[in-house]
Amino acid sequence: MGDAAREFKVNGASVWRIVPQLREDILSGSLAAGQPLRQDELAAKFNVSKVPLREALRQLEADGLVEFRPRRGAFVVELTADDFAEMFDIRVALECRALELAVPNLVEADLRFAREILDDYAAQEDYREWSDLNLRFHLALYEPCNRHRLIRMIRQLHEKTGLFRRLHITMVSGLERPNLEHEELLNACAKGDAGGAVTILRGHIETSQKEVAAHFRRQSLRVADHGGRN
Amino acid sequence: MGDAAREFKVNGASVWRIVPQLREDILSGSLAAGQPLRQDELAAKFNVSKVPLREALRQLEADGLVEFRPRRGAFVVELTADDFAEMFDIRVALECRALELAVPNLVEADLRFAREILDDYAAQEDYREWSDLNLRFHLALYEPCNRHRLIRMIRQLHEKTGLFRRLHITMVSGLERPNLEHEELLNACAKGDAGGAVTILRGHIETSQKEVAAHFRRQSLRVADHGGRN
DNA sequence: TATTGTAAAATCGTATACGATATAATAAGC
DNA sequence: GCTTATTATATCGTATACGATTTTACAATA
Repeated sequence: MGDAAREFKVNGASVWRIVPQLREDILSGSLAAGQPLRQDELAAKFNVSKVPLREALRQLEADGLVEFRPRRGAFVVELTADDFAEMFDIRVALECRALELAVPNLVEADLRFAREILDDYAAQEDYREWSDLNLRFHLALYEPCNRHRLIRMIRQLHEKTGLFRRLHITMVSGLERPNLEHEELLNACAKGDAGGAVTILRGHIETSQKEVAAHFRRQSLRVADHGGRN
Repeated sequence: MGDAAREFKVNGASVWRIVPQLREDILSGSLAAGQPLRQDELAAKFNVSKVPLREALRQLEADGLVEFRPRRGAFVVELTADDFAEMFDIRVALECRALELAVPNLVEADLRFAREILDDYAAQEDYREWSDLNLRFHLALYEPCNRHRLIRMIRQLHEKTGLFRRLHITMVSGLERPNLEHEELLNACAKGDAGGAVTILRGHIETSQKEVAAHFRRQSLRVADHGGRN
């Protein structure tokens, strides 16, 4: 950039603008697992220098989405089958706790809101929206627990396990099973049956866990069949 | 710095060196809650420029220990009574889950190791070591669950709730109560009684939660008495 | 052809430079 | 004397510069 063109934009806010975009690119799969994150390239894309870009990458590193390798730069993390299984384990712990705390606080409006999301779910044909609707339904039931940090952790874990959203649609033939479980869950909540709701939720998450594990098994088999390449 | 003195050190590793030191300074209270983190000053202290220092601060921001305010710079986070209560809630969920998964995997060596830490505990007179020994005892029982991420989250939460380690010693007259509970916990684990161990652990953490809440109440009363100053 | 060595290019990580903004210090008006 | 405007200073946030390191391209050798 020449001397005359050395224009300074308004100070601040760069990092906060970049982090959510990068996160979305990683979670959606635009930036694939294991891919190197070239700093000059990304900086140019976001129209900033490397300094704020690297700050953004460091935040995503602390989030567990990006990994810095010494003198090699930043990479999108590659998660193993065990990593995913563990994230579902943690989800069981946190989401059951949130639901347990939330059920006594649920009011009519909360239940209506959750019901609306479920109806949107059924009407939605674009499968790329399913993951988002799923998260919104779950959070609608958890948020009355009034624990901001707990909710934030749950959201982060959902997003990360949802890394599979593209794969999930090939895995799950349809929406029947999760939809059914969502209905049961909402019913238990409406009855104020915290124990029952938690049991349903636990099974719901553990089923997802098993599906992801099965996906990994199939994938590794296929890779082995093809001689370990790609 | 003059032209001749423009020495370049070995590339890399600055951020990784700075983050743990800054974290320790915050958790130990050397950097007090709410305090502004002057970038030039800290950069000089760590003998680096602002660029890697800011990257370190961004990581601690994602960790929840530091807060950036637009165009005001970075500050040590100030945690409210509710924040602390919530962190203990999350600890209940995560640590009970970890213990539940760990108990069936516990072998003789694990129990011996935990017992040693407990003995060190009793022998240790320097109260500043108590917090560290406490964490090590708990982790010794959790680690056989073989969940790296879960363990990492628990460690982080322990460190954060331990922000009170300086205050805790003024709060708790001695070590009798926690020590007694630790003994009970270890006994239940030795018997392979996962359910019993989890119950003891839950009570143990919830007692800490109540003590911290009480501390906050007393503190806010004292502040009110003194006219809200300091 | 496969392997090793070497030079060129790409990329990283950090120091410095500098405009933008916030805070403190000072002066002007009431 | 107290409040408001103004200047000075401190501090932030980011662009650029540049040495260090890694990666790639290519030649030399077996």
